[in-house]
Amino acid sequence: MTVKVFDELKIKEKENRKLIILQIAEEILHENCIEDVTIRNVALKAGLSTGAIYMYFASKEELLLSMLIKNLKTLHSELETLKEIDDPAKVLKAMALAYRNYFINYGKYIDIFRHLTDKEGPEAIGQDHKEELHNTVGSILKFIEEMAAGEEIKKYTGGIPPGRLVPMVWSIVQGVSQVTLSTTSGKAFGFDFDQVIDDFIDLVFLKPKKI
Amino acid sequence: MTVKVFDELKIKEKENRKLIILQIAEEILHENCIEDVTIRNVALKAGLSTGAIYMYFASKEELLLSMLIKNLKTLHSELETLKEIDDPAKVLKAMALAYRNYFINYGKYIDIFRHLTDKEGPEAIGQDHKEELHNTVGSILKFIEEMAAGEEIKKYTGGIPPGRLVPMVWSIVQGVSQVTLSTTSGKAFGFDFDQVIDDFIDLVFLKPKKI
Amino acid sequence: MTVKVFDELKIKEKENRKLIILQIAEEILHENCIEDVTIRNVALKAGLSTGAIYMYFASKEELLLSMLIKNLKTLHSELETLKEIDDPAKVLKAMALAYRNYFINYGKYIDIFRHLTDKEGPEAIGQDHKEELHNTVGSILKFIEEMAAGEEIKKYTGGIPPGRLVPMVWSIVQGVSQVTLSTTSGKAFGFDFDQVIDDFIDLVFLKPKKI
Amino acid sequence: MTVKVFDELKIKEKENRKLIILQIAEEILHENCIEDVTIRNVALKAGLSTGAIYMYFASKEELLLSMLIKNLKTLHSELETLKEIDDPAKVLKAMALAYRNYFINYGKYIDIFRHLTDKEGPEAIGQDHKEELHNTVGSILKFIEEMAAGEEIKKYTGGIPPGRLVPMVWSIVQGVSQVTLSTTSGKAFGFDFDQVIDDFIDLVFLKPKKI
DNA sequence: CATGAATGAGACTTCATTCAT
DNA sequence: GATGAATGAAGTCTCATTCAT
Repeated sequence: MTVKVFDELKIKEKENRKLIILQIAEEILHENCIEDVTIRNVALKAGLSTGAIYMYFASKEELLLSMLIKNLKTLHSELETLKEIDDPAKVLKAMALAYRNYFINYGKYIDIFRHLTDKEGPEAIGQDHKEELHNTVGSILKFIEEMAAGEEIKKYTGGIPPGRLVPMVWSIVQGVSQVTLSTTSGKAFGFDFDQVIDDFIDLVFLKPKKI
Repeated sequence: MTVKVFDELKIKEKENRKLIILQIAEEILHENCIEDVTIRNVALKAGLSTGAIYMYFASKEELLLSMLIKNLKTLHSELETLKEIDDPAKVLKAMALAYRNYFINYGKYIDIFRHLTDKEGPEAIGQDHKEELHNTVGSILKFIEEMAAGEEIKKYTGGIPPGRLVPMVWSIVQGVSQVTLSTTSGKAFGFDFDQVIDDFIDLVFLKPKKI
Repeated sequence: MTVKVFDELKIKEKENRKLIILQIAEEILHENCIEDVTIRNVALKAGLSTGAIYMYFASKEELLLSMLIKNLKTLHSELETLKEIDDPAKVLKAMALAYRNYFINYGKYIDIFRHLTDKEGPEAIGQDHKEELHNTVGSILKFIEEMAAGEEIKKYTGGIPPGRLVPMVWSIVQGVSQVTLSTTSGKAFGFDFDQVIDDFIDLVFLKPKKI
Repeated sequence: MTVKVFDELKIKEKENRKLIILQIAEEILHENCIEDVTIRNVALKAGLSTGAIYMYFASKEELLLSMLIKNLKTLHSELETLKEIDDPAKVLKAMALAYRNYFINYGKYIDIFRHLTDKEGPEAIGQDHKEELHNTVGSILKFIEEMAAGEEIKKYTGGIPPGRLVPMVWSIVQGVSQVTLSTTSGKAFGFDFDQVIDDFIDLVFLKPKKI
C-alpha cells in the first residue's frame, strides 16, 4: 500500500515536472520563435541536462504536441466561461478576445500545428497523438457550434445552419489574429485587432437594425 | 549583332533556369513544408549540385523572397482583372477565389512571410528586400481599398470607411483559406472553402434584403 | 560532499580535454599552416566528430584565440623568470630564446594574430576578445620596457628612452625568429637563429668596449 | 616569317594580359586580404570569366607565386639603385624604406610566401617554381651581402663577416615592418616604423662616436 | 533518475577547377 | 580564345538523439 502511495506521488511529481518543462518551452516560444525551441535551450532554461528532457517527453515532436494541446485546452476552457452570455455580438467579441489571448501568448502555435500535421512519413506525428489533437480541436469547434445554435443568433444568420457557421467564425478569428497581430502586416500597415473585430461585428449584427 | 542576340539568349536562358528552380522550390514547399525547402533539397530535385543554386540566388533568403514576391505579384495581377465587375458580392467572391489559387498552388507562403519577417539579427531579411515585399503587399492592399470604396458596396458596409475594410477582407480571406485548405482542419473536419465564402457573402450582402 | 568532488573532477576533465584539443590544433598549425587548422581536421585528429569540438569552443575564432593567448601567456611567464639576470646582453639573449621557444613550438602564431586582427566585419574577432589579446600582448611589452629601463642597459642605448626600445626588441626578435626558423629562408639559406642573435648582441653591447 | 611576327605579338599580348591580371590580383590583396584573392574575384575585377584566368595561369598557386616573384624583383631593382650610396647608415635606412614599400604596398606577401613554401604534398608548389623563388630571394640576399662587405661598414660591425650580417639585416627589416605596420601591434601600441629604424641605426652606427 | 559528452546528419555557403559550347 | 554553368569537396555550425557513467 505505502508503496502505491509513493508511486502515485512519483507520478504526480513527474506530471508536475512535465508541466514545468512545457511552460519553459512556451516561454522560449513566446520570447523568440519556434526555431529557438530546441531541446538544448529548453533543458538549459530548465536547469536540466539535455538527456533529462527525454525522461519526460519521448521526442521533440511530443513536446511540441503537448504544448499545442495544453494551450488548445486552455482556449477551450476560456471559451466555456462564455456560455452564459446572451448577446451573440458580445459572445463573438469575447470569443475573439479569448482566441486573441491564445494567439498572442502562445502566438506561434499555428506553426506547430502545421509543423506537426503536414509532415508525412516517419517524422510525422503518431496516430494516437493525432487523435488527441483532433479531439481537442473538435471540442472547441463543438462549442462554437453550440453558440451558433442559440436562438438569438438566428436572427442575424438567417438560413445558415450552425454547423456551417463554425468554420466561418474559426476562420475569421484566426485570420484576423494572424493578419493584425503579426509583425509584418499588423505593425507595418497599422492594422488593429479590436478595430477589425468590432467592424466585423458591426457589419453582421448591427447593420440590420440600421437599415 | 549576332553576339548580342546570343547574349540576350543567354540571359533569357538564365532567367528561365531561375524560374525552374523557383518552381521546384515551390513544389517542395507545396508538397512538404517550409523546413523542407533547403538548398540541398532544391538542388537535388533540380538535378543540380547545391553550389549551382547559388548561381541563381545569392542566398537562401533571396530564393524564398523571390518565391514570395513572385506569387504575390501573380495574385495582384489576378486581382486587377476583377476591376470591371460591378456587383460587390461577386467581386468579393472572385477575390477570395484568386487568393484561394494563390494559397492552394503555393500554399504555405504565410510561413515564408513569417519566416522572413519575424526574424531579427543577421539571418533576417535585408532592409531593401523588406521594402520590396512591403510594396508588393501594399499594392494588393491598395487594390482592396479601391474595391471597398465603390459606391455599391457602401450600401452594405454602412459607416465603415474603405480603409478599415481592407484588413477585414484580407483577414477573412486568409483565415478561410488557411482553415479550410489546410490538411488538418480542412480535411479533418470537412470544412469547405466555397461554402464558407458563400455563407459569408450571404451574411453580409444578402441579409439586408431579407430583413 | 562526494558530489561536489565529482563535479570538480568533471570540470577538471573537461578543462583537460579542452587543453588536449588545443594541443592538437597546435600540432596541426605547427606541422602545416593556419589554413589547415579547420574544425574538421582538429576533430579528425582528436578522434572526435566535428560537432564535439563545439562543446569546448564556441566557435573557430575562440579556438584560435585560445591557442594564441595560451602561448602568449607562456611566453610572458617565461620572460618573468628573467627578471633577476643583471647583464643586459644576457637578458636579451634569454628573451630571444624564450621567444624562439614560443615561435618554434607554436610557430605560426603571427598568422593567427593577423588572421584574427586584420579581418573586419562579422568574421572578425569580438571586441571583448580583442581586449584580452591586447592586454596579454601589453603585459609582455610592459615587461620588455621594464627590462629596457635598467641602469646597466642605458650605457649601451644612450639617449633612446626605454619605451622606444620596446618595438625594436620585439621587432628584432620576431624578425629573426621568422627569418631563421621558417622553412624557406631559414633552411634554404642556412640562416641560424643563435648566430644572428649573438651577432646582434655583439653589435650592440660589445662593440663599445672594442672601440 | 610574317607568321612568326604575329606569333611574337601574340606572346607579347599574352604576357601583357598576364601582367594586368597580376596587377588586379595585387589590388585585391592590397585592398582586402589574401582570403579575398579568389579566382572569381580576380576574374570579376578583370572583366573576364573565371575560366579565362586559367588561360594565363595554370592554377591559383601559380598566380600567387607570380605575384610574389614579381614584387620581390621590384624590391631587388629598388635595392640596386642604392649601390652608389656611401654612408652605411644611409644605405641601411634606404634599404629599410625600400622593404617598407614592398611590405606596405603588397604587404601580405609574407602570407603568400608561407602559403606557398610551407605546404607539402600535391598542393605544394612545384620544384621549378620553388627554384625561381629561391633565386629571386637569393639575389636580394646577395645584394645585401655586397652592401655589408663595404669598407665603411666594417668600422661598425667589427669582426662579423658580411655573410652573417645578411640574415640580421633581413630579419630586422622584416621584423620591424611586420611589427610596426600591422594593424595590431602597430596601430594598437603606437609603434612607428621610422622611429624604430632610426633608433636602430643610432644604436649601431652613431653610438660609438658618442661614447 | 540524471548527466552531458558524443554522434551523425544535415543546414548554408564558398571556391578552385573543368568542360561543353 | 573565351565563356560561365556546373561540380564536388570542403568549410563552419546546429541539433535531435543516444548512452556510458
